[in-house]
Amino acid sequence: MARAPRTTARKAPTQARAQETVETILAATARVLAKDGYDRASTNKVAEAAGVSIGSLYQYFPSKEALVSALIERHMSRMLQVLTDAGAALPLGGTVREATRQIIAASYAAHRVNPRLHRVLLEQVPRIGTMGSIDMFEERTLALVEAFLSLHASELRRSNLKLAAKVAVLAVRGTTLYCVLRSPELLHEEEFIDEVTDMIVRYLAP
Amino acid sequence: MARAPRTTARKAPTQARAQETVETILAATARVLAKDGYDRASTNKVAEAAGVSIGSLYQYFPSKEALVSALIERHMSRMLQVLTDAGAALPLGGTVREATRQIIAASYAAHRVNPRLHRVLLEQVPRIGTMGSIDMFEERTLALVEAFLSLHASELRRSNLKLAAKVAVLAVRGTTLYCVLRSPELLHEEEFIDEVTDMIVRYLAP
DNA sequence: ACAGAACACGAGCGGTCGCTCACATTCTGG
DNA sequence: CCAGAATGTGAGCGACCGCTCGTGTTCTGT
Repeated sequence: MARAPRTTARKAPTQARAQETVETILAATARVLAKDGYDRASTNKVAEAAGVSIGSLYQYFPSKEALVSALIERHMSRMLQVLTDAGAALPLGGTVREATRQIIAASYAAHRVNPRLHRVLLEQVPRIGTMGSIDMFEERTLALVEAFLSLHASELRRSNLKLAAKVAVLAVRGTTLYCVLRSPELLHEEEFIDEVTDMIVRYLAP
Repeated sequence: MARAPRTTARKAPTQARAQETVETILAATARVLAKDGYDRASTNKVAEAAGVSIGSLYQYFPSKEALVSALIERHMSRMLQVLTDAGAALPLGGTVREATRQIIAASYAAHRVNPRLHRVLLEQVPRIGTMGSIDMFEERTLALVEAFLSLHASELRRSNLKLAAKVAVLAVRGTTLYCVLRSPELLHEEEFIDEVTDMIVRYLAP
């Protein structure tokens, strides 16, 4: 009867030296993952790429899964931070079009944090236990949009706001997903973001 | 110097008995893939699940990758068939809304072929060489939509039809992707398809 | 200065993996 | 009916995997 592997950190590093080791290991994890994919990315390879012994790696990450989870966690929390900041900076006075554009731009900005890593995580990493942080991002986005819609309900024509929020979020997500997977430079194209904004605004307009 | 592994079939089965073996192996591949994911899905497990010896498996599929590739190929060609049939059945006389709705419904129908398998392929299988069949599906969809848009150009307001086609396809894809990954039953909801259609029609309307 | 904690090391264990090959069985054409 | 092609078998090889553990090194508090 095999127990489920640990996913939490084994030991918290206290000295600066150890912090650096952990950073180095995580960075190497991202590199090896990008190069080899999840299953060919052995912990030994990661340790070697980090210039660290395999024993040191297991001192801080109790399993391969925990290692990758930590990387995902860190990346998603950074993306979420970008989204949250942009959400908090939403002016209450603007037009619906301006606000919509800002929310969409925020999502694009979040995906600009590290598109190459994000792509690798999407393409190469099978769904592990702690993919919860990815769901979290989606949930926050949806919540943000729902709040926005009910705030401007009078200026919109939707009866079913929940459904509209879901469809709008999924549509935008379709475009960001494409950018991340196939065309990262598109994440910077204002014209593209304008086009997507236009679609959503028309969808929500009375 | 290791050669790249073969991805094509090793031998074409001629007897009915062998055809059945191949079918059994592919079906078992889908099952094991769904249960264990790509890297934990060993060829030995697949052979055992198929009730076939490991040697027989390697008689028809020269590598693990070729095995999974064949499964993907088959699945995508079925999905593509559904899309193509629906595309061919498009009446030329209808309204833009009706035609749009039919194209979107066709995409949903294609994703209804085997959502569970499709999900597993999306979630578990790292991007292998022969993911080309998936790109093929996307390209065909885009081509279909572009043809549709230029045919009805006079009834639409878009200046940049290529860009509009791309954005529309990506938006719809965002919704189908969500259905496949999180909520397969939504693929059957006419109301949901109506909502998505509404978004696209508004986006394309003058 | 020095004891003990924190950190880093890497050979190697037990196991699984993808895959081969020598052989047995079944089918097909003449 | 039978020769040989097609099909099916499974023990086992070499490689690599995730991970442990006994040991050496560096840091910290006193």
